[in-house]
Amino acid sequence: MKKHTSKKGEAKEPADRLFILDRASKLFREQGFERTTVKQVAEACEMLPGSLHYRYNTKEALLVDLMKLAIEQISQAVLEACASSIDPTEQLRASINAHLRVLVTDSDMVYVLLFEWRSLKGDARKKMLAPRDQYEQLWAGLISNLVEQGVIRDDLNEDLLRIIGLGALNWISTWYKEDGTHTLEEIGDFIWSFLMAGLVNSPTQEKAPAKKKAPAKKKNL
Amino acid sequence: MKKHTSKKGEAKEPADRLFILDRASKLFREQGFERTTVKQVAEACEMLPGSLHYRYNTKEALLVDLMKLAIEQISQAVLEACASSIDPTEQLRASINAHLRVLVTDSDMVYVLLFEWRSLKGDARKKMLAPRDQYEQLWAGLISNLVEQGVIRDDLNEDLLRIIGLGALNWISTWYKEDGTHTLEEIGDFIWSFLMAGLVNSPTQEKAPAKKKAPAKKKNL
DNA sequence: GTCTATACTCTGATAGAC
DNA sequence: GTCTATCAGAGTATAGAC
Repeated sequence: MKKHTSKKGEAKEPADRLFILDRASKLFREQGFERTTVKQVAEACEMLPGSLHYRYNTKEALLVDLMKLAIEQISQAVLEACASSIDPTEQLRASINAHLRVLVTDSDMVYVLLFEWRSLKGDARKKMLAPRDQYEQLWAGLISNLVEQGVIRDDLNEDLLRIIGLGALNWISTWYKEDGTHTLEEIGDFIWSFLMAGLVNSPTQEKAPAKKKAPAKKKNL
Repeated sequence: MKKHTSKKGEAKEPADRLFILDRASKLFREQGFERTTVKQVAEACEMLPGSLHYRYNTKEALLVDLMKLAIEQISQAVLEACASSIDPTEQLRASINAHLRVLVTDSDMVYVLLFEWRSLKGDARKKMLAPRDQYEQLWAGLISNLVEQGVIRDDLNEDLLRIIGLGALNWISTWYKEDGTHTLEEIGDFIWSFLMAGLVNSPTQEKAPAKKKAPAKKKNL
């Protein structure tokens, strides 16, 4: 029953798009993309399957459009976080919290983006690779800055650091509950301070002083 | 056509169980549980849907049995890793690599266990909580040891450390490819040495010396 | 743009012969 | 234990009136 909200004919981006993608992503997050039926999506949008089909010819087209918007959302959130300070250390802290907040709390779309990648077939998936890499580049630049400014050790593989770090953030969305013992920002700051201060209890440590050192063959890890 | 391999009537744990769960988990990993049909599973097991139904009355029963075995597998792998040394630092290193290896390389079941949790309905899920917590306890003990022995700072929240750390490991299974630039053990050692040596570039650092310190209200993170 | 009605396929599960 | 045969329901997508 939702009326089309375009005015004066300039219906380039109907407000319905956001509405539909929002309701759909909520279902996809709760039930998974495969288990959710187009009928359910239509119902959640207060329309009938036939009407939804007018906007999206296939179920997958809906998912693709959803993911496109999701990447825009999370990219914007991190960009804003970076813009909040000129100190790269603080930029990192703000970005960690922004990524977490968008993924866990603010946007079901971003959650779906990360967890329903498998449901994208070959063609649709390829089209999402570029935007995805673009987002990764935001983080690559952030880390690169920290290395250049001497905050982070320069003998660490920055790609591994980025990928593994983002993975740690992503997984949090699988267990975090709003009513838990920690706020989301506490968790983000935990990770950040953990990164900044390290884990071990030796204030005068060297680089890798553990008693039984791992096989020393690797050099650029 | 796979013959039943029980001998002398003691068919408590037919070898077919492993065979079926193995083939099924491979499909579930590649396509997801929901997208995979019982027909496909039967085919992969070289039998017909009717025969598979003799072993598992429902599709979900198959998933539950699969997950039970998966928890046993990953628990055993970490237990063995812990048994490989009496040094808790080395135990940590071995456990990280064991978790990674089982999840990424050795067992599709473990992957399914971690990524198809959503497909478990209320009742089946509850039954899996106890074994899952049991596995978490292995890691809790490991970390607890490291704190007691003074290796890890004692002002860190051990639960958060464990959950976030395991999450970082889990996510690796979403992107790691065998033919990548790093072996799995290199990645595991990267994480371990990262944990042991810290990230920042200040050899004489204090606990949390970053310029712009995060809001200092939290105390037990 | 939204509705009604439906085509066509696939799915999980069952029944019963062998 | 495995097979053949099949059911009842659900799924996506379509056609065409309004």
